[in-house]
Amino acid sequence: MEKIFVGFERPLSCRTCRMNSLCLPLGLDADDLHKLDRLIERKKPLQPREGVFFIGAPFTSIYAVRSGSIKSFCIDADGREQVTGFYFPGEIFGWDGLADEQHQNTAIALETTSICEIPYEQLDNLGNSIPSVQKYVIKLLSREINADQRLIALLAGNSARQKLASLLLSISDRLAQQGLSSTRLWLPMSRGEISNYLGLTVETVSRVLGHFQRRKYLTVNKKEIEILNKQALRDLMHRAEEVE
Amino acid sequence: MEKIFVGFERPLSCRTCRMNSLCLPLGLDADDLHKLDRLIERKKPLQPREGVFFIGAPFTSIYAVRSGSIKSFCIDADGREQVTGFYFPGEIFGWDGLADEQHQNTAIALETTSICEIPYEQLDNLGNSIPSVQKYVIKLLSREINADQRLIALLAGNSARQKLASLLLSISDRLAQQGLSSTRLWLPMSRGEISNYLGLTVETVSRVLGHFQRRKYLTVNKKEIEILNKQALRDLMHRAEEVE
DNA sequence: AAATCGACCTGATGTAGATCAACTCAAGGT
DNA sequence: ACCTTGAGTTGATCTACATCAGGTCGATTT
Repeated sequence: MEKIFVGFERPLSCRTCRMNSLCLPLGLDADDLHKLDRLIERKKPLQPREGVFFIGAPFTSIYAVRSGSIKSFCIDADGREQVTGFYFPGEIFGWDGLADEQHQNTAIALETTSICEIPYEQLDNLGNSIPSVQKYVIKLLSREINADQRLIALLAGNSARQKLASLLLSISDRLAQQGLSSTRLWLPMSRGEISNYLGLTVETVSRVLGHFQRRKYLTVNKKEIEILNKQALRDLMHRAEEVE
Repeated sequence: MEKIFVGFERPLSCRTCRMNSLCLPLGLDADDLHKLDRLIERKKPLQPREGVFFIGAPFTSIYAVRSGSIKSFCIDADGREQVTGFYFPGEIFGWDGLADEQHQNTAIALETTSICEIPYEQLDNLGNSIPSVQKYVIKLLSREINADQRLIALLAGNSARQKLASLLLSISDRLAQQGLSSTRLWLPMSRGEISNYLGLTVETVSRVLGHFQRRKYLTVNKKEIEILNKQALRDLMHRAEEVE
Protein backbone atom coordinates (compact mmCIF):
# COMPACT_ATOMS: atom_id res chain seq x y z
CA MET A 1 0.00 0.00 0.00
CA GLU A 2 1.49 3.29 -1.09
CA LYS A 3 1.76 6.12 1.42
CA ILE A 4 0.02 9.32 0.38
CA PHE A 5 1.51 12.77 0.80
CA VAL A 6 -0.85 14.64 3.09
CA GLY A 7 1.05 17.50 4.76
CA PHE A 8 3.52 20.14 3.64
CA GLU A 9 6.08 18.67 6.09
CA ARG A 10 5.98 15.17 4.67
CA PRO A 11 8.71 14.35 2.20
CA LEU A 12 8.09 11.47 -0.12
CA SER A 13 11.45 9.87 0.40
CA CYS A 14 14.64 10.02 2.40
CA ARG A 15 16.31 11.52 -0.65
CA THR A 16 14.20 14.64 -0.59
CA CYS A 17 13.90 14.83 3.20
CA ARG A 18 15.43 18.06 4.43
CA MET A 19 17.17 16.30 7.32
CA ASN A 20 18.71 13.75 5.04
CA SER A 21 22.20 14.77 6.08
CA LEU A 22 21.48 14.54 9.80
CA CYS A 23 19.17 11.60 10.09
CA LEU A 24 21.02 8.82 8.33
CA PRO A 25 23.96 10.25 6.39
CA LEU A 26 25.20 6.89 5.32
CA GLY A 27 26.85 7.80 2.10
CA LEU A 28 24.55 5.42 0.29
CA ASP A 29 24.26 5.26 -3.45
CA ALA A 30 20.91 5.74 -5.14
CA ASP A 31 20.12 2.05 -5.09
CA ASP A 32 20.89 1.53 -1.40
CA LEU A 33 19.10 4.74 -0.49
CA HIS A 34 16.07 3.34 -2.21
CA LYS A 35 16.26 0.20 -0.06
CA LEU A 36 16.55 2.27 3.11
CA ASP A 37 13.74 4.46 1.92
CA ARG A 38 11.41 1.51 1.55
CA LEU A 39 11.82 0.32 5.09
CA ILE A 40 11.24 3.67 6.77
CA GLU A 41 7.67 4.32 7.73
CA ARG A 42 6.55 7.91 7.79
CA LYS A 43 3.88 7.79 10.43
CA LYS A 44 0.99 10.14 10.63
CA PRO A 45 1.65 13.05 13.01
CA LEU A 46 1.39 12.37 16.73
CA GLN A 47 -0.94 14.41 18.88
CA PRO A 48 0.49 16.21 21.93
CA ARG A 49 1.07 13.68 24.76
CA GLU A 50 0.58 10.76 22.39
CA GLY A 51 2.99 7.89 23.06
CA VAL A 52 5.50 6.38 20.66
CA PHE A 53 6.50 3.43 22.82
CA PHE A 54 6.09 2.47 26.46
CA ILE A 55 8.19 1.00 29.24
CA GLY A 56 8.31 -2.75 28.90
CA ALA A 57 7.13 -2.79 25.29
CA PRO A 58 9.14 -5.03 22.97
CA PHE A 59 11.78 -3.14 21.06
CA THR A 60 11.05 -3.10 17.34
CA SER A 61 12.19 0.21 15.93
CA ILE A 62 14.14 3.35 16.37
CA TYR A 63 12.64 6.71 15.49
CA ALA A 64 13.75 9.99 13.98
CA VAL A 65 12.02 13.25 14.84
CA ARG A 66 10.94 15.02 11.66
CA SER A 67 9.17 17.96 13.29
CA GLY A 68 7.96 18.69 16.81
CA SER A 69 9.58 17.19 19.89
CA ILE A 70 9.66 14.11 22.08
CA LYS A 71 10.40 13.47 25.73
CA SER A 72 11.48 10.13 27.08
CA PHE A 73 11.26 9.09 30.69
CA CYS A 74 11.60 6.06 32.89
CA ILE A 75 10.19 5.12 36.27
CA ASP A 76 12.99 4.77 38.78
CA ALA A 77 13.37 2.49 41.79
CA ASP A 78 11.10 4.53 44.04
CA GLY A 79 8.35 4.79 41.44
CA ARG A 80 8.91 8.38 40.42
CA GLU A 81 9.03 9.50 36.82
CA GLN A 82 12.47 10.55 35.64
CA VAL A 83 12.84 12.42 32.35
CA THR A 84 15.85 11.00 30.49
CA GLY A 85 15.83 13.04 27.31
CA PHE A 86 14.27 15.59 25.01
CA TYR A 87 14.53 15.02 21.26
CA PHE A 88 14.23 17.63 18.53
CA PRO A 89 14.03 17.47 14.73
CA GLY A 90 16.86 15.49 13.18
CA GLU A 91 17.50 13.52 16.37
CA ILE A 92 17.07 9.80 16.79
CA PHE A 93 15.60 8.09 19.83
CA GLY A 94 14.54 4.66 21.00
CA TRP A 95 17.93 3.00 21.53
CA ASP A 96 17.07 2.26 25.15
CA GLY A 97 15.23 -0.89 24.08
CA LEU A 98 18.06 -2.48 22.20
CA ALA A 99 20.09 -4.06 25.02
CA ASP A 100 17.23 -6.12 26.47
CA GLU A 101 14.87 -6.08 23.48
CA GLN A 102 12.46 -4.18 25.69
CA HIS A 103 12.08 -0.45 26.21
CA GLN A 104 13.34 1.01 29.46
CA ASN A 105 11.63 4.31 28.74
CA THR A 106 8.32 5.66 27.57
CA ALA A 107 8.49 8.23 24.77
CA ILE A 108 5.71 10.74 24.17
CA ALA A 109 5.20 13.73 21.89
CA LEU A 110 5.40 17.10 23.60
CA GLU A 111 3.48 18.80 20.80
CA THR A 112 2.12 17.80 17.41
CA THR A 113 5.06 15.81 16.16
CA SER A 114 5.89 13.78 13.11
CA ILE A 115 8.42 11.01 13.22
CA CYS A 116 9.91 8.36 10.98
CA GLU A 117 9.87 4.82 12.26
CA ILE A 118 12.85 2.67 11.29
CA PRO A 119 12.18 -1.02 12.00
CA TYR A 120 15.36 -2.21 13.62
CA GLU A 121 15.35 -5.74 12.31
CA GLN A 122 15.17 -4.50 8.76
CA LEU A 123 17.83 -1.89 9.39
CA ASP A 124 19.94 -4.66 10.81
CA ASN A 125 19.36 -6.82 7.72
CA LEU A 126 20.29 -3.90 5.54
CA GLY A 127 23.40 -3.62 7.69
CA ASN A 128 24.41 -7.16 6.81
CA SER A 129 24.72 -6.25 3.17
CA ILE A 130 25.87 -2.65 3.63
CA PRO A 131 28.53 -2.46 6.37
CA SER A 132 28.36 1.35 6.49
CA VAL A 133 24.81 1.09 7.84
CA GLN A 134 25.91 -0.87 10.87
CA LYS A 135 28.84 1.45 11.32
CA TYR A 136 26.56 4.40 11.34
CA VAL A 137 24.30 2.74 13.89
CA ILE A 138 27.35 2.26 16.08
CA LYS A 139 28.29 5.89 15.65
CA LEU A 140 24.81 7.05 16.62
CA LEU A 141 24.89 4.89 19.72
CA SER A 142 28.24 6.23 20.79
CA ARG A 143 26.97 9.78 20.32
CA GLU A 144 24.10 8.96 22.63
CA ILE A 145 26.64 7.71 25.18
CA ASN A 146 28.60 10.95 24.92
CA ALA A 147 25.42 12.98 25.35
CA ASP A 148 24.42 10.96 28.41
CA GLN A 149 27.86 11.42 29.93
CA ARG A 150 27.64 15.16 29.45
CA LEU A 151 24.33 15.09 31.26
CA ILE A 152 25.86 13.05 34.07
CA ALA A 153 28.62 15.62 34.47
CA LEU A 154 26.01 18.38 34.48
CA LEU A 155 23.84 16.72 37.11
CA ALA A 156 26.68 15.71 39.36
CA GLY A 157 28.48 18.92 40.04
CA ASN A 158 26.47 21.97 39.04
CA SER A 159 24.21 24.60 40.51
CA ALA A 160 20.63 25.17 39.43
CA ARG A 161 21.74 28.20 37.39
CA GLN A 162 24.44 26.24 35.63
CA LYS A 163 22.09 23.38 34.87
CA LEU A 164 19.44 25.60 33.37
CA ALA A 165 21.94 27.70 31.41
CA SER A 166 23.39 24.50 30.06
CA LEU A 167 20.00 23.12 28.98
CA LEU A 168 19.00 26.34 27.26
CA LEU A 169 22.31 26.53 25.40
CA SER A 170 22.00 22.89 24.40
CA ILE A 171 18.51 23.41 23.00
CA SER A 172 19.66 26.56 21.27
CA ASP A 173 22.54 24.74 19.59
CA ARG A 174 20.41 21.83 18.54
CA LEU A 175 17.78 24.06 16.97
CA ALA A 176 20.51 26.05 15.24
CA GLN A 177 21.81 22.83 13.69
CA GLN A 178 18.40 22.54 12.05
CA GLY A 179 18.74 26.01 10.64
CA LEU A 180 16.28 27.44 13.15
CA SER A 181 16.86 30.51 15.29
CA SER A 182 19.33 29.95 18.10
CA THR A 183 18.16 32.97 20.09
CA ARG A 184 14.38 32.71 20.00
CA LEU A 185 13.37 29.36 21.44
CA TRP A 186 10.03 27.76 22.03
CA LEU A 187 10.29 25.30 24.90
CA PRO A 188 7.86 22.49 24.15
CA MET A 189 8.15 20.96 27.61
CA SER A 190 6.60 22.17 30.86
CA ARG A 191 8.53 23.66 33.76
CA GLY A 192 7.87 20.43 35.61
CA GLU A 193 9.50 18.40 32.87
CA ILE A 194 12.50 20.72 32.81
CA SER A 195 12.93 20.57 36.57
CA ASN A 196 12.59 16.81 36.64
CA TYR A 197 15.17 16.43 33.88
CA LEU A 198 17.64 18.67 35.71
CA GLY A 199 17.05 17.26 39.17
CA LEU A 200 15.44 20.46 40.47
CA THR A 201 11.96 21.60 41.47
CA VAL A 202 9.50 23.66 39.41
CA GLU A 203 9.88 26.56 41.80
CA THR A 204 13.64 26.65 41.37
CA VAL A 205 13.37 26.57 37.58
CA SER A 206 10.90 29.42 37.75
CA ARG A 207 13.12 31.45 40.05
CA VAL A 208 16.25 30.85 37.99
CA LEU A 209 14.44 31.94 34.83
CA GLY A 210 13.34 35.05 36.75
CA HIS A 211 16.90 35.63 37.84
CA PHE A 212 18.22 35.31 34.25
CA GLN A 213 15.53 37.72 33.14
CA ARG A 214 16.42 40.31 35.78
CA ARG A 215 20.03 40.04 34.67
CA LYS A 216 18.91 40.61 31.08
CA TYR A 217 20.41 37.31 29.94
CA LEU A 218 17.09 36.48 28.33
CA THR A 219 13.40 37.26 28.25
CA VAL A 220 10.73 34.76 29.19
CA ASN A 221 7.19 34.75 27.90
CA LYS A 222 5.51 31.54 28.95
CA LYS A 223 7.31 28.93 26.87
CA GLU A 224 8.99 31.43 24.62
CA ILE A 225 12.58 32.31 25.48
CA GLU A 226 14.65 34.96 23.80
CA ILE A 227 18.32 34.71 24.60
CA LEU A 228 19.80 38.20 24.85
CA ASN A 229 23.23 37.42 26.24
CA LYS A 230 24.42 34.00 25.25
CA GLN A 231 27.93 34.70 26.46
CA ALA A 232 26.70 35.35 30.00
CA LEU A 233 25.05 31.92 30.01
CA ARG A 234 28.20 30.31 28.69
CA ASP A 235 30.34 32.07 31.30
CA LEU A 236 28.03 30.77 33.98
CA MET A 237 28.88 27.22 32.99
CA HIS A 238 32.61 27.80 33.32
CA ARG A 239 32.95 30.15 36.25
CA ALA A 240 30.61 28.69 38.86
CA GLU A 241 30.53 32.18 40.48
CA GLU A 242 28.57 34.98 38.92
CA VAL A 243 30.07 38.46 38.60
CA GLU A 244 27.86 40.94 40.41
CA MET B 1 56.02 -12.09 18.20
CA GLU B 2 54.35 -14.50 20.59
CA LYS B 3 53.10 -13.30 23.96
CA ILE B 4 54.51 -15.12 26.95
CA PHE B 5 52.45 -16.25 29.91
CA VAL B 6 53.93 -14.51 32.93
CA GLY B 7 51.29 -14.32 35.66
CA PHE B 8 48.75 -16.72 37.13
CA GLU B 9 45.98 -14.37 36.00
CA ARG B 10 46.98 -14.34 32.35
CA PRO B 11 45.05 -16.73 30.14
CA LEU B 12 46.68 -17.69 26.88
CA SER B 13 43.59 -17.24 24.80
CA CYS B 14 40.05 -16.00 24.83
CA ARG B 15 38.93 -19.63 24.81
CA THR B 16 40.43 -20.39 28.19
CA CYS B 17 39.77 -16.94 29.67
CA ARG B 18 37.49 -17.24 32.68
CA MET B 19 35.44 -14.25 31.60
CA ASN B 20 34.93 -15.64 28.16
CA SER B 21 31.19 -15.63 28.59
CA LEU B 22 31.03 -12.03 29.80
CA CYS B 23 33.62 -10.30 27.76
CA LEU B 24 32.70 -11.16 24.20
CA PRO B 25 30.13 -13.97 24.17
CA LEU B 26 29.72 -13.89 20.47
CA GLY B 27 28.76 -17.46 19.88
CA LEU B 28 31.75 -17.83 17.63
CA ASP B 29 32.93 -21.15 16.31
CA ALA B 30 36.47 -22.33 16.99
CA ASP B 31 37.81 -20.80 13.81
CA ASP B 32 36.27 -17.37 14.37
CA LEU B 33 37.27 -17.43 18.00
CA HIS B 34 40.82 -17.97 16.88
CA LYS B 35 40.62 -14.89 14.66
CA LEU B 36 39.28 -12.81 17.52
CA ASP B 37 41.91 -14.22 19.79
CA ARG B 38 44.68 -13.10 17.51
CA LEU B 39 43.66 -9.48 17.50
CA ILE B 40 43.30 -9.09 21.25
CA GLU B 41 46.38 -7.84 23.02
CA ARG B 42 46.88 -8.92 26.58
CA LYS B 43 48.80 -6.02 27.97
CA LYS B 44 51.15 -6.22 30.87
CA PRO B 45 49.49 -5.23 34.16
CA LEU B 46 48.93 -1.55 34.81
CA GLN B 47 50.32 0.04 37.94
CA PRO B 48 47.94 1.91 40.24
CA ARG B 49 47.11 5.35 38.72
CA GLU B 50 48.61 4.34 35.39
CA GLY B 51 46.61 5.62 32.42
CA VAL B 52 45.02 3.55 29.66
CA PHE B 53 44.02 6.46 27.42
CA PHE B 54 43.69 10.22 27.85
CA ILE B 55 41.25 12.94 26.92
CA GLY B 56 41.82 14.00 23.34
CA ALA B 57 43.85 10.92 22.41
CA PRO B 58 42.85 9.28 19.14
CA PHE B 59 40.45 6.40 19.60
CA THR B 60 42.05 3.12 18.59
CA SER B 61 40.76 0.40 20.88
CA ILE B 62 38.27 -0.69 23.44
CA TYR B 63 39.39 -2.49 26.57
CA ALA B 64 38.15 -5.27 28.82
CA VAL B 65 39.08 -5.40 32.49
CA ARG B 66 40.60 -8.76 33.33
CA SER B 67 41.42 -8.08 36.96
CA GLY B 68 41.63 -4.95 39.08
CA SER B 69 39.58 -1.84 38.33
CA ILE B 70 39.47 1.29 36.21
CA LYS B 71 37.98 4.73 36.65
CA SER B 72 37.15 7.02 33.78
CA PHE B 73 36.68 10.74 34.09
CA CYS B 74 36.31 13.83 31.96
CA ILE B 75 37.00 17.49 32.56
CA ASP B 76 33.78 19.45 32.40
CA ALA B 77 33.06 23.00 31.22
CA ASP B 78 34.38 24.65 34.38
CA GLY B 79 37.60 22.65 34.42
CA ARG B 80 36.72 20.28 37.23
CA GLU B 81 37.27 16.54 37.03
CA GLN B 82 34.09 14.51 36.77
CA VAL B 83 34.22 10.74 37.31
CA THR B 84 32.03 9.08 34.68
CA GLY B 85 32.47 5.43 35.51
CA PHE B 86 34.12 2.64 37.45
CA TYR B 87 34.87 -0.60 35.64
CA PHE B 88 35.38 -4.02 37.20
CA PRO B 89 36.51 -7.41 35.83
CA GLY B 90 34.47 -8.54 32.86
CA GLU B 91 33.43 -5.02 31.94
CA ILE B 92 34.35 -3.19 28.77
CA PHE B 93 35.28 0.47 28.56
CA GLY B 94 36.57 2.98 26.07
CA TRP B 95 33.46 3.52 23.93
CA ASP B 96 33.55 7.24 24.64
CA GLY B 97 36.07 7.76 21.85
CA LEU B 98 34.04 6.15 19.09
CA ALA B 99 31.73 8.97 18.08
CA ASP B 100 34.42 11.53 17.36
CA GLU B 101 37.38 9.19 16.97
CA GLN B 102 38.86 10.91 19.99
CA HIS B 103 38.51 10.06 23.67
CA GLN B 104 36.27 12.27 25.78
CA ASN B 105 37.55 10.67 28.98
CA THR B 106 40.78 9.66 30.62
CA ALA B 107 40.88 6.13 32.01
CA ILE B 108 43.29 5.12 34.75
CA ALA B 109 43.85 2.01 36.86
CA LEU B 110 42.69 2.28 40.46
CA GLU B 111 44.93 -0.57 41.56
CA THR B 112 47.22 -3.06 39.85
CA THR B 113 45.02 -3.98 36.92
CA SER B 114 45.29 -6.14 33.86
CA ILE B 115 43.28 -5.45 30.77
CA CYS B 116 42.82 -6.76 27.25
CA GLU B 117 43.11 -4.28 24.43
CA ILE B 118 40.84 -4.88 21.45
CA PRO B 119 41.90 -2.73 18.48
CA TYR B 120 38.66 -1.35 17.16
CA GLU B 121 39.57 -1.21 13.49
CA GLN B 122 40.38 -4.89 13.52
CA LEU B 123 37.25 -5.72 15.48
CA ASP B 124 35.35 -3.74 12.91
CA ASN B 125 36.98 -5.67 10.06
CA LEU B 126 36.12 -8.90 11.80
CA GLY B 127 32.59 -7.53 12.03
CA ASN B 128 32.42 -7.18 8.27
CA SER B 129 32.85 -10.91 7.83
CA ILE B 130 31.05 -12.03 11.01
CA PRO B 131 27.82 -10.03 11.45
CA SER B 132 27.32 -11.30 15.00
CA VAL B 133 30.43 -9.40 16.06
CA GLN B 134 28.98 -6.07 14.99
CA LYS B 135 25.68 -7.01 16.56
CA TYR B 136 27.39 -7.71 19.83
CA VAL B 137 29.21 -4.39 19.68
CA ILE B 138 25.86 -2.73 19.23
CA LYS B 139 24.46 -4.62 22.19
CA LEU B 140 27.37 -3.61 24.40
CA LEU B 141 26.91 0.02 23.42
CA SER B 142 23.22 -0.06 24.20
CA ARG B 143 23.98 -1.60 27.59
CA GLU B 144 26.31 1.30 28.28
CA ILE B 145 23.47 3.67 27.37
CA ASN B 146 21.13 1.92 29.79
CA ALA B 147 23.75 2.07 32.53
CA ASP B 148 24.30 5.78 31.94
CA GLN B 149 20.57 6.44 32.03
CA ARG B 150 20.28 4.66 35.34
CA LEU B 151 23.04 6.88 36.67
CA ILE B 152 21.23 9.96 35.36
CA ALA B 153 18.08 8.91 37.19
CA LEU B 154 20.13 8.31 40.32
CA LEU B 155 21.85 11.68 40.20
CA ALA B 156 18.75 13.66 39.35
CA GLY B 157 16.35 12.77 42.09
CA ASN B 158 18.01 11.03 45.01
CA SER B 159 19.40 11.76 48.44
CA ALA B 160 23.00 11.15 49.46
CA ARG B 161 21.95 7.97 51.28
CA GLN B 162 20.11 6.65 48.26
CA LYS B 163 23.00 7.43 45.96
CA LEU B 164 25.53 5.66 48.12
CA ALA B 165 23.28 2.67 48.78
CA SER B 166 22.75 2.39 45.07
CA LEU B 167 26.46 2.49 44.28
CA LEU B 168 27.31 -0.11 46.90
CA LEU B 169 24.57 -2.44 45.65
CA SER B 170 25.70 -1.95 42.08
CA ILE B 171 29.29 -2.82 42.93
CA SER B 172 28.10 -5.78 44.98
CA ASP B 173 26.03 -7.11 42.06
CA ARG B 174 28.79 -6.63 39.56
CA LEU B 175 31.33 -8.44 41.71
CA ALA B 176 28.82 -11.23 42.31
CA GLN B 177 28.47 -11.67 38.55
CA GLN B 178 32.17 -12.48 38.56
CA GLY B 179 31.63 -15.11 41.20
CA LEU B 180 33.17 -12.93 43.90
CA SER B 181 31.60 -12.22 47.27
CA SER B 182 28.64 -9.87 47.10
CA THR B 183 28.81 -8.96 50.81
CA ARG B 184 32.49 -8.30 51.41
CA LEU B 185 33.64 -5.59 49.07
CA TRP B 186 36.95 -3.90 48.59
CA LEU B 187 36.38 -0.41 47.22
CA PRO B 188 39.33 0.35 44.99
CA MET B 189 38.47 4.05 44.67
CA SER B 190 39.00 6.81 47.20
CA ARG B 191 36.20 8.60 49.07
CA GLY B 192 36.91 11.60 46.89
CA GLU B 193 36.32 9.57 43.75
CA ILE B 194 33.10 8.14 45.12
CA SER B 195 31.80 11.55 46.12
CA ASN B 196 32.71 13.08 42.80
CA TYR B 197 30.97 10.26 40.93
CA LEU B 198 27.81 10.69 42.99
CA GLY B 199 27.77 14.47 42.99
CA LEU B 200 28.49 14.74 46.73
CA THR B 201 31.39 15.81 48.95
CA VAL B 202 33.90 13.57 50.74
CA GLU B 203 32.48 14.61 54.09
CA THR B 204 28.98 13.56 53.11
CA VAL B 205 30.18 10.18 51.86
CA SER B 206 32.03 9.66 55.10
CA ARG B 207 29.01 10.63 57.19
CA VAL B 208 26.61 8.46 55.21
CA LEU B 209 28.94 5.48 55.61
CA GLY B 210 29.02 6.26 59.32
CA HIS B 211 25.24 6.42 59.37
CA PHE B 212 24.92 3.06 57.59
CA GLN B 213 27.37 1.61 60.06
CA ARG B 214 25.46 2.89 63.10
CA ARG B 215 22.32 1.37 61.60
CA LYS B 216 24.18 -1.94 61.21
CA TYR B 217 23.55 -2.00 57.48
CA LEU B 218 27.26 -2.59 56.98
CA THR B 219 30.68 -2.32 58.53
CA VAL B 220 33.41 -0.08 57.20
CA ASN B 221 37.10 -0.64 57.60
CA LYS B 222 38.96 1.80 55.41
CA LYS B 223 38.17 0.56 51.91
CA GLU B 224 36.72 -2.71 53.05
CA ILE B 225 32.93 -2.86 53.29
CA GLU B 226 30.94 -5.74 54.66
CA ILE B 227 27.26 -5.54 53.83
CA LEU B 228 25.22 -6.87 56.76
CA ASN B 229 21.72 -5.91 55.68
CA LYS B 230 21.39 -5.72 51.95
CA GLN B 231 17.63 -5.47 52.13
CA ALA B 232 17.83 -2.28 54.18
CA LEU B 233 19.95 -0.71 51.46
CA ARG B 234 17.54 -1.85 48.79
CA ASP B 235 14.57 -0.48 50.74
CA LEU B 236 16.34 2.83 51.01
CA MET B 237 16.34 3.13 47.24
CA HIS B 238 12.60 2.59 46.96
CA ARG B 239 11.18 4.31 49.98
CA ALA B 240 13.03 7.65 50.06
CA GLU B 241 12.15 7.85 53.80
CA GLU B 242 13.96 5.71 56.31
CA VAL B 243 12.00 3.86 58.97
CA GLU B 244 13.24 4.95 62.38
C1' DA C 1 -19.86 35.30 33.74
C1' DA C 2 -19.00 32.22 37.28
C1' DA C 3 -16.62 28.22 38.46
C1' DT C 4 -12.98 24.90 37.72
C1' DC C 5 -8.51 23.52 36.60
C1' DG C 6 -3.69 23.29 35.57
C1' DA C 7 0.57 25.66 34.65
C1' DC C 8 3.30 28.98 36.46
C1' DC C 9 5.05 32.43 39.72
C1' DT C 10 6.44 34.31 44.37
C1' DG C 11 7.27 34.68 49.30
C1' DA C 12 8.36 32.52 53.91
C1' DT C 13 10.46 28.89 56.13
C1' DG C 14 13.00 24.46 56.60
C1' DT C 15 16.81 21.32 55.79
C1' DA C 16 20.15 18.25 53.40
C1' DG C 17 24.27 18.59 52.28
C1' DA C 18 28.19 22.00 51.40
C1' DT C 19 31.76 24.38 53.50
C1' DC C 20 35.17 25.37 56.92
C1' DA C 21 38.10 23.75 60.44
C1' DA C 22 40.28 20.69 63.43
C1' DC C 23 41.71 16.20 64.38
C1' DT C 24 43.35 11.03 63.70
C1' DC C 25 45.88 7.72 61.58
C1' DA C 26 48.94 5.20 58.50
C1' DA C 27 52.72 5.43 55.15
C1' DG C 28 56.96 7.13 53.69
C1' DG C 29 61.05 9.88 54.03
C1' DT C 30 65.16 11.59 56.43
C1' DA D 1 62.48 8.41 66.31
C1' DC D 2 60.73 12.42 64.18
C1' DC D 3 58.63 14.98 60.47
C1' DT D 4 55.70 15.25 56.50
C1' DT D 5 51.89 14.17 53.69
C1' DG D 6 47.48 12.74 52.28
C1' DA D 7 43.30 10.21 53.08
C1' DG D 8 39.69 9.88 56.08
C1' DT D 9 36.67 11.27 59.94
C1' DT D 10 34.00 14.41 62.86
C1' DG D 11 31.90 18.73 64.48
C1' DA D 12 30.07 23.58 63.79
C1' DT D 13 28.17 26.58 60.72
C1' DC D 14 26.27 28.18 56.38
C1' DT D 15 23.49 28.20 52.18
C1' DA D 16 21.28 26.74 47.94
C1' DC D 17 17.60 24.62 47.06
C1' DA D 18 13.39 22.12 48.68
C1' DT D 19 9.15 22.53 50.76
C1' DC D 20 4.98 24.71 51.97
C1' DA D 21 1.53 28.03 51.11
C1' DG D 22 -0.65 31.41 48.74
C1' DG D 23 -1.22 33.79 44.70
C1' DT D 24 -2.11 35.08 39.19
C1' DC D 25 -3.35 34.00 34.67
C1' DG D 26 -5.51 31.76 30.72
C1' DA D 27 -8.11 27.95 28.92
C1' DT D 28 -12.19 25.10 29.42
C1' DT D 29 -16.61 23.98 31.34
C1' DT D 30 -21.31 25.12 32.88
